Amino acid sequence: MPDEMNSLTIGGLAKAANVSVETIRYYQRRGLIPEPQRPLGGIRRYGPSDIGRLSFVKTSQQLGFNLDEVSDLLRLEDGTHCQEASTLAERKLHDVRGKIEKLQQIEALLSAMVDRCCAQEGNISCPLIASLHEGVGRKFCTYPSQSGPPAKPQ
Amino acid sequence: MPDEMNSLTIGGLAKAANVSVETIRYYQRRGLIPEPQRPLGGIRRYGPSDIGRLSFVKTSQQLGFNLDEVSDLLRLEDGTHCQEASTLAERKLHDVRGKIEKLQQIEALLSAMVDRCCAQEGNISCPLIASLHEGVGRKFCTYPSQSGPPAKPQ
DNA sequence: CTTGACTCCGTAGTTGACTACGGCTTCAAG
DNA sequence: CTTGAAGCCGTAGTCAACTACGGAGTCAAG
Repeated sequence: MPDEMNSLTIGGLAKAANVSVETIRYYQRRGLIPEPQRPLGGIRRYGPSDIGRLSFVKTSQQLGFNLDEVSDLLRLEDGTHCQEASTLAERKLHDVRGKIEKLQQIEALLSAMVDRCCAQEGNISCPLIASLHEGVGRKFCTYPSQSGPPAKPQ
Repeated sequence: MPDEMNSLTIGGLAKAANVSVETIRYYQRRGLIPEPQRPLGGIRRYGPSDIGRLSFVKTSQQLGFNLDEVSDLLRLEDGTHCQEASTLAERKLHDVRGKIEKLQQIEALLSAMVDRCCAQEGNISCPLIASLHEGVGRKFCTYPSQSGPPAKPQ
């Protein structure tokens, strides 16, 4: 059953799933996708299920899961761990909402700054720069409690 | 003028600005903040203007500028380049809005998935996992055109 | 005058997700 | 039968923004 139509080489799979060959090999090393047996020291063949697995990984990534979390998800893949999967997803949902909130505050501040800046073009002192000096950050998000890295909004 | 009350050691500055000593030294190496002369092979002293500069950097970072961009901003710091500063900020604003949009789509999908999942607890097949298999990604954001890294929603 | 915290400095390591390289083997086309 | 693209494999490099380390020097308190 899992070997039906396994006709793709790694290059073909890469094209089909729109990732690079190196990425596939990297995922194999990390155990995210299986390495099919290679016949007589020959070349491995891949099928639709591998495309599916790759797209699972990529979709999960787009939803903000990192590769470790995708691993977790894949271990729950048989569908019998609904509760765990949903817990993971809920945690992610919470993270995502936090990020949105932070970005919206940033957006408000940036756009206010841009507006003020444009309003006074040609002025000697730039209000945008001034805002940056005022430490806008404190208004919506104090600096990280210790000396850890800042909350990276990237 | 710039030397008034320069009483802080690097450790004190670090505490005052809520960053680590190593971070300050790193910023100095990158030219983001100045290195005061050290008297007779002694210990450097820092003042309020250094705290200000650090907070400028941190605030800018929180608004989504990376350290190279913060450098640019700092070069415009005299306030006479309002136009350039505002262009930079507008570009950032655009980025931020893009990120918000993407995250909101992710949020909608995740929350729909969680809802469906909870609704059928105990079911044999988990709809959340099923969604991941369907390649949800395509609905809101096709895979990156080439084989580059995915759009990281972090 | 000793002790111990702190500074200085350069270099190296970390994290996450790849990307690149180089040497070798395999395979399909001509 | 040759040729050249593609696959295999392990290792090393990339990027950003730090973080850690180690050895030497400095300074204030006791």
